[in-house]
Amino acid sequence: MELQEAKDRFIHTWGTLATQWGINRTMSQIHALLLLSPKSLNADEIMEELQISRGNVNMNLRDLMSWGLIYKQLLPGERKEYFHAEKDIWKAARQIGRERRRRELSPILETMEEIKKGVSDNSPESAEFLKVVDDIYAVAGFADNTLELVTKAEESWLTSTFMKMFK
Amino acid sequence: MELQEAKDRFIHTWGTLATQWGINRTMSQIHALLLLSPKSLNADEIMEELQISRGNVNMNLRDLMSWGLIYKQLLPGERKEYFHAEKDIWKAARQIGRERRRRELSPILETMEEIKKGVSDNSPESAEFLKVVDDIYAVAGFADNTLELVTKAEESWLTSTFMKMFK
DNA sequence: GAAAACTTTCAGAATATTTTGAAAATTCAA
DNA sequence: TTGAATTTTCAAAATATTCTGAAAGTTTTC
Repeated sequence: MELQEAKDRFIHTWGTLATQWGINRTMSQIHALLLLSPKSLNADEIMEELQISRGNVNMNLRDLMSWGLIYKQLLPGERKEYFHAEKDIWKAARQIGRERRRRELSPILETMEEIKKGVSDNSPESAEFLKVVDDIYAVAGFADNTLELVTKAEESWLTSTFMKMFK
Repeated sequence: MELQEAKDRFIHTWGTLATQWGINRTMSQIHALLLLSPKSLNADEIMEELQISRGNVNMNLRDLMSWGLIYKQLLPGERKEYFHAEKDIWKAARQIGRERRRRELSPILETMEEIKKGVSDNSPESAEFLKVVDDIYAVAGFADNTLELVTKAEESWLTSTFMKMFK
């Protein structure tokens, strides 16, 4: 297999996998492209490489920055903005964990708390309902704590101490 | 707040949150409805409650069964099929973890392995590319192991031993 | 084995999301 | 300033996903 072919396959596959867990295909492909690119790329280069429109590139670059997965770079003597990915994959993974906590788990925890507050009577039916809400709260909290633990850990710690737990 | 109102809010919110992490809204709402329902429900009751079509109900019930989150039940003397949710939320959460490993992490691991195999030459460019692929493989493997650990654990163990790690 | 009761399928409709591309806004050099 | 270079926005188009409802399929009863 040609190296370029393998890279293209990687970029393509990455985009496909992403859609499966609710992430925009183009965003993943841009991320993959930047992950593999030794040098920073500008919007035109990304447009050309992935054959997508300027607006699409712009929007997804901003999205990727909001996830903390890529950085904007201003090259001396260049007007255009250049972008490069966080190359430390462990760091990137921790960043994704952090964002998913914030975007997915926090809303669950908040909503469950609000719903709990709203149910004031103490009928058996209410108790039963509150049990479900409480349980979901506990599970979400557990997931949140686990992710926090993992995302705050250093890679070195993860690959040594924590990994031993899986033997 | 009326109890029914709280339940409706729960079902509605659950559906909205789900879309945020790539899960069908109706599927989540059916799941929420069954979670809160003390008795098993049949397709007609779900249609009525959530105001959705028969086809939609049927498809999402099957989907929920494939996730192992609900069960089909045949009530004596009844022709219709009834459905009820796994009420042990910890068990349900472990089930989701198991499925996500299978559906999301396994494909990443497989793809990265295949891509690695495909790159045979040992130029510096290939080495650089393989580094990225290897790193992603390692991170996905770590996530897979962590999820395996957590999904195989018993609730009692989770809430006691493992939880202490977060103090 | 025929009819009734129920479930499943699936083509087309409805809805939601993503993408485009051109216009508007911004930035920067002269 | 001006205007060329660049980025951002956003309405409309393209695409993808979800939902409907009626027809086809299946199961059960008589």
